[in-house]
Amino acid sequence: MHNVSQEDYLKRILLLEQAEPGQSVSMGALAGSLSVAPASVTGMVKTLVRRNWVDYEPYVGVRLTDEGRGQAMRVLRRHRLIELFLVRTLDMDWSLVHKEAEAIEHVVSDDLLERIDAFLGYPTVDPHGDPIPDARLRITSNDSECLADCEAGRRLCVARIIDQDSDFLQYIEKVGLKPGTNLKVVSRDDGGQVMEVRLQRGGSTMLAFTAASRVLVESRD
Amino acid sequence: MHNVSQEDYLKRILLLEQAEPGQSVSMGALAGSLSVAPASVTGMVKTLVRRNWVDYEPYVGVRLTDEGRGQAMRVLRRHRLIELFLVRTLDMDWSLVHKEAEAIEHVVSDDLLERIDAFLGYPTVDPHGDPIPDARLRITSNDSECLADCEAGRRLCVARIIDQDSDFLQYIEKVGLKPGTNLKVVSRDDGGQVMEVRLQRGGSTMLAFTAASRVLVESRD
DNA sequence: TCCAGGTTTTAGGGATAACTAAAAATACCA
DNA sequence: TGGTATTTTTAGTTATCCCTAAAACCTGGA
Repeated sequence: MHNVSQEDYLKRILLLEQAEPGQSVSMGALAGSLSVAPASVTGMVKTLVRRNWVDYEPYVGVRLTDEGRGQAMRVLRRHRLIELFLVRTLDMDWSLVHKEAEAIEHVVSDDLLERIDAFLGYPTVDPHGDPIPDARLRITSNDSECLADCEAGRRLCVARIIDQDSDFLQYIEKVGLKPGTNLKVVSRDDGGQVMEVRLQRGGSTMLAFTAASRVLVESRD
Repeated sequence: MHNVSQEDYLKRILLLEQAEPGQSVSMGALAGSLSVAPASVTGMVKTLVRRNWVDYEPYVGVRLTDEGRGQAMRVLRRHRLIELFLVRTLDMDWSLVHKEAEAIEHVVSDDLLERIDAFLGYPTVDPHGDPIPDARLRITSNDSECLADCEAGRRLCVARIIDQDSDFLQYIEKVGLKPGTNLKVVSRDDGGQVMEVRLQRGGSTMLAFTAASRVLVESRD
């Protein structure tokens, strides 16, 4: 990405806030996440402050204002509807639509987005399992938990993959952990991120699964 | 439009060249067509010259180089495929997709465009009847003529509407002159632009039709 | 032929977003 | 508490693409 728009900054701040609730977002995190120099972030944040979209405390970080959060949610909505639209119409791999949506999300008109929303039947989650804000920017709450926190023996259903990284998504695809997949935790390594699960679908496959903290699941009984 | 990209300039030069074959495109025509000040055009044209995309003679005008024409055709291809894609998938009115495509055409990846092309079955004309360059930028030639030039009594098939103007397209839609519509010339006013045609579809409707020069047709017997 | 009017170019700025390098502030550790 | 290391900000440029105003250039009529 070479030129990052104000919308990109807002969306990224929202995602980073969600990843670390209650914390303000540091300039460094933003810069790294957007592949931009820290100095560029300082400059852009000043613009966002002028627009009343973020509160900013020098040397500490930024937080979205209500207005800024609204803007960010709008971008997120566009992003996720476009992803789903591409998956549905062109049968594209859900690990590949992210970059396309990232570009298109900034140029679709409200009218077009409305039509896409209607075409898709007003969905509440996108292909990654991430929630899609509705036209009034409300999110259908889901009470999922982190796969890393689930005890051995539990039966679960994959609800959501918290990651936009293409490599990770392709890995997820390969091992068959799409949203909707049923699975059972066979054992887990409490040390942290390595976990062994058995998939229920198509016979019992064993697999070691790293980065379980990036997968959200729902109880299945 | 507030910021016009180099791609927009190239595409517009191509369209203006096609409208007036053999002529070079004047700065004024470009400026008017892109809703930009003449001084802005002079500046941008210098950039395009540096990139070897146009030949430019001061106080005369610009012409696309072969390389520039290739670039412009690529943009045109993207534009028309996207228009058709929106019409097909979202059942959008073909008089309304132009503006959307205008924005999206600059951000779709080659991969996505390939998929859209395949999804549409490698079409050769867009919803307006305009030819779509194929992946190698070739156009399927069609030997259509201008409705304004056709004598009374001829049976014709609408091949193409040469116009991006939303009002005109909606008028065309209203009187039922989509590409593919069969019609017969009942009489014509040689004075110029007013012409009376009868549509074959659904009984014989009479209508006075202005701006016949903006409609291309093919012989029907 | 010459001048008036239209067209095009030059000159000088403005907005957005990025960068590097250096200075300032903060955090951490001994 | 002092000093180093990290983070953040400031300052100064760059690159795109826009504008207005004024100068330069062409063209056509008297």
